[in-house]
Amino acid sequence: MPTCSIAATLEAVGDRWTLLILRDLFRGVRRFEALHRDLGIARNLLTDRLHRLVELGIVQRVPYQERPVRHEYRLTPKGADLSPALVALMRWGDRWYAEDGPPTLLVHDQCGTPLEQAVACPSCHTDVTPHHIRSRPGPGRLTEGATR
Amino acid sequence: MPTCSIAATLEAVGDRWTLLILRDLFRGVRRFEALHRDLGIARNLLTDRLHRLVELGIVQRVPYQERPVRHEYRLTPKGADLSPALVALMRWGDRWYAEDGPPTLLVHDQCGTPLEQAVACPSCHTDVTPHHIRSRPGPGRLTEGATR
DNA sequence: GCAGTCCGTTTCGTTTCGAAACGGACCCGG
DNA sequence: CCGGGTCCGTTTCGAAACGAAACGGACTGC
Repeated sequence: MPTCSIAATLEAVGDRWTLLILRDLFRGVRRFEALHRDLGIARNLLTDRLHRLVELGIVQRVPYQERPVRHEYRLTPKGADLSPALVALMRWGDRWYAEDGPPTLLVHDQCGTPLEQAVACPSCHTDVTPHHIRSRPGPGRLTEGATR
Repeated sequence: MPTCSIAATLEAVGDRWTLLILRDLFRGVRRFEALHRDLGIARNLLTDRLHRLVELGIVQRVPYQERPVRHEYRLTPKGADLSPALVALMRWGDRWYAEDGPPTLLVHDQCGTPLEQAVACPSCHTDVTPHHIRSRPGPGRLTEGATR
């Protein structure tokens, strides 16, 4: 258990494929064969990553048919909670690599408006730019080591 | 250039070390030796990752002394713009791996209040849960392929 | 019986990684 | 001037991870 939550997160989902698998799960691609086709990931790696995600409680393996029993992979609440992180990664890609505009827009299901993501100060009622973010040791800090 | 901004982002910074290096740069750890010590990364990999980040325009190599010329590594605006992504990754780690509370708090520099991060709908003036996020093809979509 | 689908596992050559040694440019104290 | 000490890399080499492809097993449908 690293002393830094970023490190903890990356230890769980921080390899070349895992976040892409999770992206697909968010998109509704849930089956082994579909993930394999869509991502181009080697089958043995896909097996491995899915098992790992299940062990970590990020993904759930649920049967979608009997005879033969076949399973699909679904996000648990813990997995669904990665949504903001994927949104943030996507927005950065949008800003720096999408010359023709974002390939995908995230919109509010009730009104269709494109969504925004921001860091905000609940007491000042304002958005906070990276420049105005400071970090402080929190309650979970043992001793040494800084973080972010 | 992948058709998905998440894939584009991960192609740039999505390996085991790069995001940790960037985290350290945010924290003000800027020198080769310091990064090496703090991260425990192999020296050859650190060299490689830093060069790569410079090539990508995420990091800048600036001299901090002559005789001998020594450089430190600083975030460019493109690099600093990864802040929301690191914040999101950190918050997930906080929520799921920090039993004793977050090891690090992000606070507003002006008032010291711990910050929040949310996805919001600008027209409804509300926060939006992952459940209410839909994705749509955006202007940068060529043909095929979905995303998130 | 034979093809087709779906989900894995095994195999094996290639790439990447990690630890440690090496080297070069300097400063400093003796 | 010589032997550390610092800082930043590069080289080397065995271990680990990856990727492509073949294989196998449990079905369905013709």
